[in-house]
Amino acid sequence: MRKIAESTVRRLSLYLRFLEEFEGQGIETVSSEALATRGGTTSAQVRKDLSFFGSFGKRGLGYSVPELVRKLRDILGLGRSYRVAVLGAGKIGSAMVQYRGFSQRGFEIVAIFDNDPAKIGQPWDGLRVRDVQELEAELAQHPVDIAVLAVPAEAAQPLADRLVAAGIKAILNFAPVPLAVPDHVALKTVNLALELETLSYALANR
Amino acid sequence: MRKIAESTVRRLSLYLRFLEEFEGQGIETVSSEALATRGGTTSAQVRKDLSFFGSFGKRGLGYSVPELVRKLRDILGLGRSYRVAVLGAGKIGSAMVQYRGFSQRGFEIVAIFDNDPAKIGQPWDGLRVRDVQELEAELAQHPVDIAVLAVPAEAAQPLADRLVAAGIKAILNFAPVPLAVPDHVALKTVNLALELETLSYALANR
DNA sequence: ATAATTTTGTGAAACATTTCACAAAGCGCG
DNA sequence: CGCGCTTTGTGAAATGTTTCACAAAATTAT
Repeated sequence: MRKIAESTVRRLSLYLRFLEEFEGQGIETVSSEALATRGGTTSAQVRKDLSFFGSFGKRGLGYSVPELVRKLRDILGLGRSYRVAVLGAGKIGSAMVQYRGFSQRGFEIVAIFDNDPAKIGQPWDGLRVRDVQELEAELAQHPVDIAVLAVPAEAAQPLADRLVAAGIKAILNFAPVPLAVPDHVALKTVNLALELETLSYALANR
Repeated sequence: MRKIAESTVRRLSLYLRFLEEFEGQGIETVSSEALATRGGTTSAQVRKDLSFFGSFGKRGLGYSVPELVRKLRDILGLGRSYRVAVLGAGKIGSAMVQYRGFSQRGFEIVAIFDNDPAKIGQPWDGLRVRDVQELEAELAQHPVDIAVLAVPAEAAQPLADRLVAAGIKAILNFAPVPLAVPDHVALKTVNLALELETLSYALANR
């Protein structure tokens, strides 16, 4: 498949969210203009984004909401559910599990690991915290698709290496370091400190 | 000031982190190539990023680590501290406060608000959770620079409006909706569901 | 049935970001 | 000092993304 810009994929996710909203309100049909207004972009952008994947609209009318929802779920790979393991039973890990938006979208958190003896064994949002030493054994028995890395910076790369060796396919990394993983592993790093710093830059320069 | 791409600002923040690391190791001087390797980019990119703000290096030698640290802190507006209020005493809000990276960089969390009677008044990482009804009164008395919005989607825009009216200058938004704020308010939205969906897209398309 | 109106889909243009490539500058060594 | 080596700073080229603008298609009104 032709390479699609990450910015496009992110907007498609947003469109999907709005379309689901519209669907819930019983709206049958939507124009690129309406979607654009809801999503803070332009109608040309919406049409271009969709055009990379096909032509889903009817000229003069717009897009069928349920049909576009189906197509977008399909494009985004949301037609199935994903097994997710969380590494690091701290606040961020906890926030990830608690967030109901994930299960709604088919991201099922099935295991949580930590290396702190005080946390291992504790109940944790319906799961039990496991010793990270059991990581390989556990993943061998119950493979997961995605790992959420919510551990301190120093621990991130070694753990990423172990996850890759254990056959993980995607990593969402909250540790504030760039990780190196092989090409066949999808990686997304979210660096919260960085987000605040883009704000402080904005405050300093106006 | 000339408009700088957000991608550039983010990389500058990363460079600063690495430089601080180097400084801690007693390294005096660094080349664009060394910084690039550490940050997963290219030396040309590093030099171009810096060149938007001046020329800080010595040809044939590289950059003085302490000097570049100073300059970058200055550019990013990290030479001062910022007062931050957190809205929403849930897991994400909690993760933000707990993260020591923030205070290290001068982001001081000075207040936390919620509307849940069960949470109001509770101690919370050294603060006490306040009723969000007191928001305006509190900000009038003790202004803050940045608000972290960690509330449900429905609550986000109305709260953003109140924050803007109360004179906030920047908002870091974790609610999964695009917010509308006036131009003079800096806004950064972090949508965790979206990050997972870029991963599921990657998993579905390979 | 025809005309007027709406809205898509998409090349082409405009704009933005990254990479290239090299002259200029500084260092170290003999 | 002069030569070779390293590394910066930066225009120019290449690449990537967004916006424009309009023909084509479908709907609605008359």
